Amino acid sequence: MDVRVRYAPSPTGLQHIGGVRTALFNYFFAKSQGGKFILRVEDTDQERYSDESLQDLYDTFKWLDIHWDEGPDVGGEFAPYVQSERQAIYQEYAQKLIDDGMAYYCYCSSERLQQLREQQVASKSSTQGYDRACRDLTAEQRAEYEKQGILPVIRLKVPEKGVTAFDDILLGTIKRQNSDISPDPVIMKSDGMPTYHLANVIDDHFMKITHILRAQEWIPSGPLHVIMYKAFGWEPPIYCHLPMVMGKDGQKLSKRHGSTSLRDFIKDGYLPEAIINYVTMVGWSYDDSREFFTKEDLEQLFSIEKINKAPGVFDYKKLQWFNGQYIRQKSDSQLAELVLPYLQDAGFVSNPTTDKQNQILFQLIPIVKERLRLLSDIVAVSEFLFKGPKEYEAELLIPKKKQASDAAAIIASLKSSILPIFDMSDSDAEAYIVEEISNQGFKTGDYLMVLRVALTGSTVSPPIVESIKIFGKEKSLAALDVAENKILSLI
RNA sequence: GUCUCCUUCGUCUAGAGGUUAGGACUCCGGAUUUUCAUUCCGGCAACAGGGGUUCAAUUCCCCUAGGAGAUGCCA
Repeated sequence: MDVRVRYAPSPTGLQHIGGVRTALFNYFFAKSQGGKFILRVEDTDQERYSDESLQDLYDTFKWLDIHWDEGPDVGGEFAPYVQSERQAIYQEYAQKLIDDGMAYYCYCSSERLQQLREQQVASKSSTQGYDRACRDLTAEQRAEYEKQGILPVIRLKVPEKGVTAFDDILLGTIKRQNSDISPDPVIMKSDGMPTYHLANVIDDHFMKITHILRAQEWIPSGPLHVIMYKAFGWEPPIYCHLPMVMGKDGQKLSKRHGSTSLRDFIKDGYLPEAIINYVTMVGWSYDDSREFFTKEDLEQLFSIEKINKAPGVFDYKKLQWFNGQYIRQKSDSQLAELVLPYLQDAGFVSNPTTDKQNQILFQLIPIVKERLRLLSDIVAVSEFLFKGPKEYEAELLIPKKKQASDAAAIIASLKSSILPIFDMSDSDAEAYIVEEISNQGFKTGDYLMVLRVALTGSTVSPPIVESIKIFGKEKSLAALDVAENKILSLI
């Protein structure tokens, strides 16, 4: 069988990480089977549609470097791939359902429906949903409503008796009493647009989709779709309902758990490699040990059988760990390029950069590379180089178990002994300073910590000898003067 | 309320009748290191509960409990 799968997002918001994962599972499944991956834009909700969302969809997958074989932008045999451009088909098939007695017009107002729902909830009614008031309207009644100018919706006539079942590769057979299926859902809205249920069945059929991989939240509408396939006399595709992605508290992953839109992850400084790798590991595994996979690996190795059934909690910590791993795999020049926008946003360097700034960047990358988990971490670790030491208390200069006078002595020594290192290589500079320290009888740790605090205003920094050279002679001496004044005020 | 799905360390997971229940993240130690980070070693930590089936259940079946999802003119 030639596998054909689709990702069918609705452009009503920014691409959610959960949606991205669904897309990835579809994509990897298609690739691993030598099949086709199709993008279909489900823009049937006129109210919530936005151009920005549509653009975000394209931006997201471009950033991930994931491409579809057929879609609105690349075309394909079954175009158009945008549902709003396929209205005629939906109209035709909705009409067919009506002609066959499988669907009917409904004139109920949304006010009445809402009231009905509220009552059902309040009374804890055992049946919840539409009361099928219009299911058996006579021609006269319909004519009366039409005369009032009410625009009807079309509802599917769900059988009241019997059972509907479908097979899921992962979950096995899923059975449901017809009486438990959502009573007569709307398949065509009063604005002439289809709802998801109708549109996806028709499109999946005509686009020859073979497998549907979608989130488990869709399970309840499975039987509904099967009823429609039967009504049309079509063969349903193979279903595979994917486990959902949850937040730490076990609820559906949402904004309050952290970033959820891919756009936010990008802004936070995640790499596409890390996102792709981590996100597919939530709900899928290869074996008992391997967990690093490139996109290309996954295109080969992905398999539906290894998908987990249980929902997975999205662990931001582990994602960060993956990200750090991938950052360390970058070459210095790649990383410089990746990190540059964050430096520019922080106002540390100009856009475009000057030669001098490039020079600093070039020296900076190797000493911060293994200190980054997110690209955006670059701002915190390099701030002192661009902005100077941050405000600090004089006490911070005093080494552990030492006096202010000890710190003063170190600073005095520092002011002269650092002078020669600006013309040396990093390793020479380090050797020189270490020897200076022992010659003068100081403790290396104490000595360098005083230097660190004076230069950065913090006890944490990248290697300080390398840092001081990037910082420059002028600024270093100025910082030492400031430190000296601070410490003298304590004596 | 009803229906459906799910249930191995805190988290992601391996396991598919017989294992000291394995790995990873997190956390805690230790080593390396001028701090932090990296790296390397080590440690804590799990089969939801109860019944069956079986010589033998984490693994198969049933029940209970817990969790989630659906119940829209949203997808």
